[in-house]
Amino acid sequence: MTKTARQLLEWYDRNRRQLPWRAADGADADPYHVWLSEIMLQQTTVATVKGYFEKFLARWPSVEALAAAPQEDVLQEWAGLGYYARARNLHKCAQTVVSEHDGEFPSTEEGLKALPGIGDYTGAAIAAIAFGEAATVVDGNVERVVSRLFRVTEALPAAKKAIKEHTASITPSERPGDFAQAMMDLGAGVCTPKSPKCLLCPIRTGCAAHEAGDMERFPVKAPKKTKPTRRAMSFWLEHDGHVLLERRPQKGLLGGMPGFFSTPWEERATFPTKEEWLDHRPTEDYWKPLEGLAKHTFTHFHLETKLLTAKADAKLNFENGFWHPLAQLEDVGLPTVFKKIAALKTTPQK
DNA sequence: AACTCGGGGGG
DNA sequence: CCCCCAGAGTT
Repeated sequence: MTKTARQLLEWYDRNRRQLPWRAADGADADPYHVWLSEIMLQQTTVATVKGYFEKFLARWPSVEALAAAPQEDVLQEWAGLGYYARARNLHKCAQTVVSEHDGEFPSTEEGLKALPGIGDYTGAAIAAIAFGEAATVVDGNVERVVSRLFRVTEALPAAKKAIKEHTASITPSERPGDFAQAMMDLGAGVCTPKSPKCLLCPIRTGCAAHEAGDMERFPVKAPKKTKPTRRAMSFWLEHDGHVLLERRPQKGLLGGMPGFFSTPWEERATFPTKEEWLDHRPTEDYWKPLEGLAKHTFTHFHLETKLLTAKADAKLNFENGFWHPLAQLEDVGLPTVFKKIAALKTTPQK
């Protein structure tokens, strides 16, 4: 074991955080818990995940229970957490583990990575944390810690290969799961993107960037593109205490989630004119524009939408559409963008 | 290698 | 406003 790994593990033993998915000191980690938490933690902060993890575990205590659930129920519980492909793959993965692996998760990085939703990071993390394999675990925290430790001047994402090799060079064969979690805890609390707390760092003596005094330069990243703005009109159709919702297609943005019918979300400088939105309205009822504007930002674009409302004569059936009781709108599991759009109707605008 | 895919919190 | 976050899958 390298000196760096030993110092880090000693620090971890003194500063270990208790997290809902983390086994009690000395106990074995439950692969189902580790897997569920790691999927939720992809691009998502610990604070955000905690509540969702508890809810999922209470509703589906085992991988068998999760596999047996309807996809709609899983998406409903996932609503608000984002990156909904994770929820679809989570469900698929559970079903695969039950049907093809007798309900037991594969115990190797290679076997895990063959499952839906488990990639380089998650496969290595589960193998190390739940099964003690000395896999090389690299997430955003580790990229930052290692790029500083070795002062990697190459920019991401090209630097990923070098960073992984450096990480492998300090990953111990003993306690690899604790080592991985220690690296991530260090990145989250000490080796932070801005104003890193180097005085508290257990491995600062071996840190090349700390030696040079330019820690915040790392990791070097490629410049990012500016986000365009898309604009659309959304449709709120009401009948007899119900509102019309759309079940979105499985592929693409917000796949499988409920939402409102709308004009296409297109990059444009102005909102669709009446002439334009007439072609996209779900019914020929009398549609009236509402005050207010809903704004939401996705990973690669901004969205602005206004709302049109109408009362339907009858509860018609819609392709990919369903009527949902207004009183239970909170329970359907709307993605955040549609909650904002609904608020234009349900809460008075100025 | 570049792009798609959410949402929230911190500076 | 910008940044980042226990990234994966597709093209």
